[in-house]
Amino acid sequence: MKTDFIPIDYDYFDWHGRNYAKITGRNSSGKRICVIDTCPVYLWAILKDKLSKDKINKLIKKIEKIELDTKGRKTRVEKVEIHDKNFLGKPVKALKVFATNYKDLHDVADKLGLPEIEKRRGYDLGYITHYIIEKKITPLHWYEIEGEVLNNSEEFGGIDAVLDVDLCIKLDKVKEINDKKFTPKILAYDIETDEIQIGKGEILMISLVSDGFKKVITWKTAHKKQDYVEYVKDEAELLEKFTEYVKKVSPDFLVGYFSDGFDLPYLKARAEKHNVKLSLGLDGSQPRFSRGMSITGKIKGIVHIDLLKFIRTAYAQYMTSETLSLNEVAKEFLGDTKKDFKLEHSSKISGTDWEKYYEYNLHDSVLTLNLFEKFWPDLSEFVKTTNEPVFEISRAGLSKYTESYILHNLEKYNEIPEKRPGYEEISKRKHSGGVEGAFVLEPKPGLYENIAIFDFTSMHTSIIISHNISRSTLLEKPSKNAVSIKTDKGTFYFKKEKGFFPLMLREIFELRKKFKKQYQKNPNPITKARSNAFKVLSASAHGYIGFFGGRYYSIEASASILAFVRKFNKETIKKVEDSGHKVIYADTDSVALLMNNKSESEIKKLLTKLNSELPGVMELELEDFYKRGLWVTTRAGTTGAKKKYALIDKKGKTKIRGFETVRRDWCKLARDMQNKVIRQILKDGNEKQALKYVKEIIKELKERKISKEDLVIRTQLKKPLSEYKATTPHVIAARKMIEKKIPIGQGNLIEYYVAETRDKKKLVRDKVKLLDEKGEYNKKYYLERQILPAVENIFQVFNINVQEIIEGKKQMTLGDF
DNA sequence: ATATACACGGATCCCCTATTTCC
DNA sequence: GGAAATAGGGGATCCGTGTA
Repeated sequence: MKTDFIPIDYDYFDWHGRNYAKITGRNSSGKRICVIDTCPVYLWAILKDKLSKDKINKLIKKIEKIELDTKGRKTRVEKVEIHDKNFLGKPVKALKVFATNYKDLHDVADKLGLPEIEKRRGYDLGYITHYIIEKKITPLHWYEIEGEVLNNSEEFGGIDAVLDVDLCIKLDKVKEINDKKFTPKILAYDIETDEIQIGKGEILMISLVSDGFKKVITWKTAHKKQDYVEYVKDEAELLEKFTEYVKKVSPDFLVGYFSDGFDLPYLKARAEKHNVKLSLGLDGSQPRFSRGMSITGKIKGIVHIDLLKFIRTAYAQYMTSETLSLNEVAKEFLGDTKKDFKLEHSSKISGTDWEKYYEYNLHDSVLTLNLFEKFWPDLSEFVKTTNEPVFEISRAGLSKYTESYILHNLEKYNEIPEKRPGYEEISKRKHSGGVEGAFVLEPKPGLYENIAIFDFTSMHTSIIISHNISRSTLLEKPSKNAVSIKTDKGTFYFKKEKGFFPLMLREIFELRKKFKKQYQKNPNPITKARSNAFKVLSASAHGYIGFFGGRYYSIEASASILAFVRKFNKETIKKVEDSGHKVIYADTDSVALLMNNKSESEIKKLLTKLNSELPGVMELELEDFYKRGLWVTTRAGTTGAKKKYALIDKKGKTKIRGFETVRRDWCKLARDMQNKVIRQILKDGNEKQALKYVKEIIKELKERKISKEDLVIRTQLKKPLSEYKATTPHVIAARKMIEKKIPIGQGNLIEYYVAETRDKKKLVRDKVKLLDEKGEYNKKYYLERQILPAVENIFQVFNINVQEIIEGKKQMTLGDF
């Protein structure tokens, strides 16, 4: 049997003591295929230097005899080969020790603690990663496969009989073919319950949405019949019906929003309660959950995606949404929002409200489906770039992206993989203290005209490439023929000879440039996603090196990269000043300078000159020209504030950084007001008009004309309530919510306002009230702690003291004495 | 455990001293 | 008059949220 095939989900099983990969995917006619295949498993034993041939041969003989009987499974070393390999860039002689079962490699490694062996590596990748590296059957690429179709076969314990697929093939031959379009089958789902706590309440309804399919299953009733609503008799039947529909639609991806943490575990808990089997897996198995901090729900053969997790790692940093709630994310990416519906306990819902509830439930799945379709190119490109399965990538962090790319590309450099750090190593790394970071130039507050901003393209990455910095190129001793750099952790030296990590990064860097060009030439979601995947990968390299959990962590490399970052930023500042331009601000990789009376082309010439003096792939580019820019003092008023400025370009577009207006923990009134003030000042430099506006707002505030909505302060609960050492206003608000039985916890955004209180209470937290609590807003607080701080230092630039201007304020301070 | 450091600014915490209150 | 309570000043610390 021969067919084309695209691998989507990877799993593995044991049969007669050996590991087999079980890959689920499709062919181009949409048939669902399961491929069964195997690969040799082995680990590397790196030999000590200068071992005689005789000694090596004796060692091989000894290792070949290793047999284990652990965990009721017999494993033995099957074969030992000797290879010339590299480990951390150093040529080594290494033994490739083949064994029967991947899971026993750890125990085999334990047996190899011999005096002739320096290190043991390559046994901690996980079978699936190992298999993909070994067989190069990578996710979401097309293959032409050939093999025996298993049909009621006894082989592998009759696996084909239990699997709900069109074809089950034992792989014989495989060939990569040109990529073609693949449209996955997606099923989005969402549940509604009475209680938020997992399994505590009943599941009232479940919505399911796929291409040309929409359904709300419920056991509650309504008067009017909606064609997509299907009634069942009780919750148990609802669960059965859900399973039935998932089977019927037979999706590649079952997608939810926060479904790892809510929907799927809830379904499982309720199914257990009713003794209903939630047989969602293609082999009839139930969803399984990982243990640990963040639970993940896995379904065999179907990739369960929690879209929230993917958005959080891959997109959150570029988003304008202040929370990652389905509503806000959908609004930002789809221009669509959740249906208006006030969630209430089901006992309080009656008649037509149920219909609205169904519609609301259905629409959540619609949004989830649309979002998945929107993000599918991105997810898909991350998968293709890292070669790890969709399930893993959809839940991975940035370090996993980088590390996967490294592991799947080591072979080109003949490298043996480094091991994952153990618990002790991690705590050692965590306690080694931080490294000195980037340099930020203190700005001189003021309103400036005609500004140019230069910045380094992918600064950290280009430094790593250009100076060959990595764990494997770090030299133990000073050397004349080396790159040297003085850091806060000492002076470090790096080999001139290119190391695999910088080389690999260079490849990523070049591909990023190439894909960016491709995208610009042919903009579409796929070229955009590819360009973005490489952008993220390229940008995360330095973070990965400094991440304590990374295999290729190096504090020396990290400190060196940052020392170079400081050096190049400071040098650029000096060179720009030497050319006669005043530098107003600089942060890490950027320099803002006054153009004086120079034309844009003259500034560009300066840039070209600066570029000619940069090493390697390092590049300084023009970020943009700006008409005006505003820098202010810190609240203390003594120094210029860093990481806080506002710019306006020639087209009148503003760029505001760090100001309260971009911070979600300030009330809307203060944010909006500051935004308007900044815009007005930048647009025509008219601070008088802006001041007039501020006075109006203050008047409204004093007359209590401001809506409470505009005064809400939102703060996230970053950890469990019990872990707070300080009792902050948002902790108080959170406690109040819990008292009111509103289920909140870590990660929730807490909303409150500051109210007037009868007795004179000093602390803000004593004035905190929830939105639905009766009370009037505290005029003094909003005036002095929100409005004034937001604009005070802006007007200070024009020598206007807002505080004095505000009516009554001056008298009050005088009256205090 | 789930990329890094730098930075701002509000609010509380905590120690100290001065003042007020209590007996 | 002296001890205890209270107020408030100011630096340290906690905390959340930005920029790069």
